[in-house]
Amino acid sequence: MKAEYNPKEIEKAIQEEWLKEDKFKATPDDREKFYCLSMFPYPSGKLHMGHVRNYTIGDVISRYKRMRNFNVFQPMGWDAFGLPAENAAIANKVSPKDWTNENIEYMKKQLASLGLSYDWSKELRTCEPDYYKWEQVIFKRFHDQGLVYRKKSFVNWDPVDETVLANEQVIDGKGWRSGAQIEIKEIDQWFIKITDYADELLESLDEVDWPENVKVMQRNWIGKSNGAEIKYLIEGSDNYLTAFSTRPDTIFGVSFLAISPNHSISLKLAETDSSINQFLDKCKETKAAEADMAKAEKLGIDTGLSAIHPLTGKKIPVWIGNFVLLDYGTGVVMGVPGHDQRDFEFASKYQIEILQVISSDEEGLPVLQKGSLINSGIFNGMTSENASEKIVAELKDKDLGEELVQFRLRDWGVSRQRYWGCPIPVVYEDGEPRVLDESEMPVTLPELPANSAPIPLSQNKDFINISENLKRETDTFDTFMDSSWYYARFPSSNNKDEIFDKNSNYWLPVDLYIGGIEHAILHLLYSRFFHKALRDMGMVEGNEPFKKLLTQGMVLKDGAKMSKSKGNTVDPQSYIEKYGADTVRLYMMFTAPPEQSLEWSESSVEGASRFIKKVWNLVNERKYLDIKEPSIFTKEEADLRRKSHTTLVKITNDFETRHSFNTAIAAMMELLNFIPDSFKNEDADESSKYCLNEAITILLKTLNPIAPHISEYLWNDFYGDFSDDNIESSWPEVREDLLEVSEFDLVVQVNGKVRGKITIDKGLTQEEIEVLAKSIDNVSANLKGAVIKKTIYIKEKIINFVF
RNA sequence: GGGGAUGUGGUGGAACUGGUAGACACGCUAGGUUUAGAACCUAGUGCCGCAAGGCGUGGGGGUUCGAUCCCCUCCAUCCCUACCA
Repeated sequence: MKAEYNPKEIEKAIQEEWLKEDKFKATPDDREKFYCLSMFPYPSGKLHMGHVRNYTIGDVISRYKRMRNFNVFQPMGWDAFGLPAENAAIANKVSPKDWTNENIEYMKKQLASLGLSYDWSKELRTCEPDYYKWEQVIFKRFHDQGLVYRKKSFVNWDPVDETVLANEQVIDGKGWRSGAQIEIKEIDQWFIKITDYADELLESLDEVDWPENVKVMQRNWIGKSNGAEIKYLIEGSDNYLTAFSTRPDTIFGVSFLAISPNHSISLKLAETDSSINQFLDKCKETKAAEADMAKAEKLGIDTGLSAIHPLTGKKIPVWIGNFVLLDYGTGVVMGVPGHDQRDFEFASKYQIEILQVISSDEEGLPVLQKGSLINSGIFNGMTSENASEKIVAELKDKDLGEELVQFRLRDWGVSRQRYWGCPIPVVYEDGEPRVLDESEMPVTLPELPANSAPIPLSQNKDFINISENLKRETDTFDTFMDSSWYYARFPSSNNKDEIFDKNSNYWLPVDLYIGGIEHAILHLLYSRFFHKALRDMGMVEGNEPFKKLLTQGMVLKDGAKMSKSKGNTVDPQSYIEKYGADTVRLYMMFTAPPEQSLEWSESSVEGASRFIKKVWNLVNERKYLDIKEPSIFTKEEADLRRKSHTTLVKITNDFETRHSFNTAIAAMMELLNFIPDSFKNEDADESSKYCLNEAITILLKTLNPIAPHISEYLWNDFYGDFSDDNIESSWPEVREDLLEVSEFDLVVQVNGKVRGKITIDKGLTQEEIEVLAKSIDNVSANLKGAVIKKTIYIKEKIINFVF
């Protein structure tokens, strides 16, 4: 009588065993190391499908690498500071700390129930002083390196709630809670000079094994562009407006300058000019997010000022444009409407002159391609490239411009006006900021009274006032700071005296980093910057933190991202309880390749469950038979052996190089379906049983990384006391001698259309093959009376007769 | 607006380097088993067509003996856009 598959029981028993034996605790040894890291979660309450997918991928690869005899370190922790805790605290009257820690405890249980092989001894939480103390230390050291400065910068200000809002808290220009029209307000904030590393962040992308699309996104984000800085004298003054342009060849086409609404000139004019003042007020209503700025209607106002064209001496009007960013470049744009789409639209709207200075075969403006110059004085007839060089030289002669390399990347503003974050370790002595010494750290976040909503630090008198003239900084760090160095802290997370000890040195860099594609730019760029800055201070080794990157796609339902606001979430926990972790893991890996988005499908879970049960029924209570490899096999037996080993080759390739687990699982299913029923009988031949055992061995071992509970349970049951072979530590060996075949199937085409198939012996020549192919009825019928012009033969694949 | 992806049967997906489109599953249909259902097993299943055959990888065009794959163009959906994480 077969026992029924009971995932709950099996999984619990196996997980307890792992725990008892401390199976996944990693320590340095002689083997090759493999640091496998999945992006740690924000403890939002419970795991969602995106987490399950992310962590299953990481675990499958970790377990596979262990079977290949790597020393694997796979830690887990919590990105525990952040906005949702404050929102929850306000909504539910619990402290962000209690809310966060309760969420962590629950989610940790969920992770355990998925059978993820983490080294929990190195767990970290970014909201603990043990962790963020070191973040403050890093900030101090960055400061001492000249990487930290203070600057005025813009925030979304809710005038009713009197708070700074995150971009996502501004909906249609209004505060989400108060409904008030938000304002762009300028306040003092802390910045880190990531731009000092712009060039290296760009260059060393070549060193990492990352998906090309992520590298492209980062390159475009950093946005290195070669161009020129061009100075325009403001008429009637000694002041210049300096604009950056990547197209100095179009300088004769400049017909206006546009300055940012926040430019000092704009602000000055607004003091006396009421219409400009009104215009600036209107500009403040556009949310600070780039996407919103870009979508907003392009508006401008003429300042009445004129600038002098550096080469023609012509007067050019100066406008204020709501599309000009002060933070990017100089806050001044030179408008070339004949050769730039946006400038063209702006000039058309406000009836500004549009000049053509690059010739084009096609009618109409703007002309966006480079070409040869017209209407450009002595530069007429030159190519864009040539003219750019000459024009910049001319400007340089006149001291009105020079070549310049410009980056799109801006410095990183790390100040947040929030409670639930790492306090910025700064005090103000009579208003003058001083970054604290390491001996004064950590600056701990003050506790809140129980059941209290978070009080902003700026209102917490006990925290702020150290003495009469000594006040604390009340901003906390951007949570991207917390997640920019956790990968390096993990191996040393228990060390209270050192930020990174020899363990970090041993395990770094991360060999494989796995996380959502949505982090392709910001998080990964900030982490790369941290690593380089830490390296320059001698704190870590190597240029890059993450050697290889795997970006997993999102989990969708009905074509949309699962989210609370859309109400289309699926709770993983109920599926773990109903089907078991192995089925959920198998489903996640089977349904789509890791990089693609995964469409959640209820019924496909059933399919995964069915396969697991089939494996159970095949192996359960089958006792290992100590059979020596026989010397003679029937054809059926030999076919199964070949299938077992070709499957193993495919799966190994899918795991190792393609991370294509869905096709690996499909191959396992094929192997299972291939086993003849007669081999499973008690009275089958010994040689058949031998082949069956071989297939089962390959099946259970290759399944182990994906469905570790059932495969380990069955393995122990299957082998019983007969073998010391431990399923977790050995990947099966391929028998190359079994892979060879003597025949192949050839597709026969006539004029590119399939007209027949034929099995060909490998020893035949092409001439012999052609004769055989032509002898197929349907082929000869299609070739009747035709003169063959060309025969294309692709070895062991296809033959095509063309007439 | 800019940057990056994706688009293949009723559904999820496969086709790895330009060489049999639809592997493997889900669903559906028929049959078996069962008191019935569930589960399980067997067979079938891209579309049109009685068939021969034709059509078919978002739309249109191109390169090629041959295109899901390469090029051009258009459309749709998703991600990021510096304060969600």
